[in-house]
Amino acid sequence: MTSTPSEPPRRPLTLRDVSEASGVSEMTVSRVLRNRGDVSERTREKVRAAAKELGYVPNKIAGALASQRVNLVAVIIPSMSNMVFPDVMTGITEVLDGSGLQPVIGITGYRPEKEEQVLYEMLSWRPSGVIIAGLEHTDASRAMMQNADIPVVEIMDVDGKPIDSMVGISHRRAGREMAKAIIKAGYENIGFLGTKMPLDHRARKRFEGFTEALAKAGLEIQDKEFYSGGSALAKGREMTEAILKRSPELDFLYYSNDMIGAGGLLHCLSKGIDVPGQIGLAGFNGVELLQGLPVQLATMDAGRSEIGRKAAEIIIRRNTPDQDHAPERLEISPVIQFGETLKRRRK
Amino acid sequence: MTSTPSEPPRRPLTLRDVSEASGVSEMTVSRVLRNRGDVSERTREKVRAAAKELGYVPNKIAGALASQRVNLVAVIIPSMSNMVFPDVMTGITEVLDGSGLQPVIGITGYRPEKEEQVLYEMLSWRPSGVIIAGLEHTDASRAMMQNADIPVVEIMDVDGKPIDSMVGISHRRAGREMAKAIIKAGYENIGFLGTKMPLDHRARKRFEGFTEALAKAGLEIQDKEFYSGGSALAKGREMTEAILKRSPELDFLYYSNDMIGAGGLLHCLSKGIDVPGQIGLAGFNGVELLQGLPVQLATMDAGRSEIGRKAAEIIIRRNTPDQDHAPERLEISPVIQFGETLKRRRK
DNA sequence: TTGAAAGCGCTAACAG
DNA sequence: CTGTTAGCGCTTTCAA
Repeated sequence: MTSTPSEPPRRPLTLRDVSEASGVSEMTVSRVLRNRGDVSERTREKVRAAAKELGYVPNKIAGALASQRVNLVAVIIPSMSNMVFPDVMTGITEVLDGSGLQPVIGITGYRPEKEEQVLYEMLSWRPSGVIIAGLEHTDASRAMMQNADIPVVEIMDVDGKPIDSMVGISHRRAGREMAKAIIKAGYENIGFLGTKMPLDHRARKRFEGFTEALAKAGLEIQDKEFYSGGSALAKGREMTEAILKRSPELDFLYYSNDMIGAGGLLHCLSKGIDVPGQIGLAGFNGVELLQGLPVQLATMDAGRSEIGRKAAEIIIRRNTPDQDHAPERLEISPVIQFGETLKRRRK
Repeated sequence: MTSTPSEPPRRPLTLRDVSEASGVSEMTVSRVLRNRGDVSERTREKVRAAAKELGYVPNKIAGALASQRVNLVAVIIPSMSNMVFPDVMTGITEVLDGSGLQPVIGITGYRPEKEEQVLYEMLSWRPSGVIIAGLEHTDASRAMMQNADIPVVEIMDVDGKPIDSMVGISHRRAGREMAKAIIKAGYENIGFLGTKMPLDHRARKRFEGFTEALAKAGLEIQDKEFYSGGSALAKGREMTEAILKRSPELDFLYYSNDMIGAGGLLHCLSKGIDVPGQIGLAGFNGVELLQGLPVQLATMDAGRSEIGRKAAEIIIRRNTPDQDHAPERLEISPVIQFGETLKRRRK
């Protein structure tokens, strides 16, 4: 709202205003508005009426300073446009709703300095907890979380040493298991397609686990293709076309995410390539999108919403007095969905 | 972090700690940490060293209470999983970055009561502005925003009366223009497919504009199909199959979003239906995803990131002293992308 | 260039 | 059940 110059600059309403309007002490007004302590029904009514009438919105800044309590939970994630973090957020929100705690989201764009900055900003509001994606942080970020003396839950990944609690899957293991499934199905000439993102540690770990398991079976990746930026679906098509042109002997393509995998699948379908006969495909994440494709892409459900729920539960538990406040480490087991693009090959 | 029982409960660091560690008054420490006022280089050094050494993170709660200034901007959107709001967020973040203001995101799930609750929660932190999706709010929400006396920018939609500023497109007009383009291309038996979401006002307005323009040309929608929940892509396939089975005479399908449109397109392709010869298709939003499809779906780019940028600019301007603080109303013009699914038909 | 005092709006703790 | 007092940790304001 813009005030016309003549209006006196409106002073935000305070407890005192409600107190005066209702003829009840500030303290009692505060009690009513927070549902704390015993207040007679008559008084409550009066106070609530006055507060509503005036349109009073409490000042949590002052409240938080006085009570040393903040009902905010900092959630720090790399990206929103990812299909994966929205699911995590849904899980977090589900659990936090009704707990009195409120998630506040910060985005890092996969950049450690930005993460540090967002973290600093959020910690300066003294939240009741931090949920943060990944185990890799700058020393400064790590130190801040250590010193904050609030519950910290690192999510998505369990391959590393957490600051406090963690909930996630082992991406190394995920990569290994997918490799084993592919080998078991009889594929031998395997290509890898992924993002050119050195800072996406989870993708990197899956790749490492994948190659490791192949090596154990005496195999290695025949060809690779990486992309950055642009529409993942389109990139998936392009990369698939490119890699198959370059290495026609490939009989399996492992994609680092479902979106490029879907692009690859669409490419194969449009070229009339026999999937999974001539070539098998698999992605990663288990995104809902896949259900809409004409053929079900093999993938691995990373349990995203469960991760969100568990993380939120830990934060709540750690904020409950008289509870065990030990760090919790929780490994979720991802589940391979074979779909129709990863099937035993006839020799 | 969990303290072992023997550790004394750590008291969060305060300015005073830095003051004592550096031998400089609290006030001067505060000046250094905020880069305010003149402080000798020597003193600055000392203070910064002490702060870093201790790992001091300022308490913004106390700072905000004292200064009556909060660098937070409340951003209230219905959903994250939508493909549309991430783009808006990107625009907002781009502009806010480096302005000293920080976006804080709240999610309403398209539910007015939830919006009210999120708004109340956020306003109680006295942010420097509100960016909120849509023009439809409960009376209580509206009143809160009126009374907050901070800049409020309603985004996405301009068909209605804003509380203060607004930036968006006219969805009614968007619907009308798509109808005109379809008619002009020679299609006559038009079907509509959309979400069963009475609270998605923008989708509703597009539908209204669409039918209105058809009516003006003496046409009306021949058949409709609605969905809720599930994978939009999959629903697009299913609905398209259903509507074409029921009404084989249809020669155009207008989808209320690109995701179901893409599903419809995939269905048609897999059935060997001639698009756009036998049947034309169009979606809405201009999402990046479309670029990966084998055929380019007609759509309308709603200028999402521009909306985000403009909204953020307004918030910044309104927080700059000595600027014109009049409400701003900005209509973005959406652009039809004809793709390959909306083309003049040969008679 | 630095410091001291006052107080932001609320709640913890205690008294009645 | 209700009220009083004393801060929470900073910044504003004023004085040195």
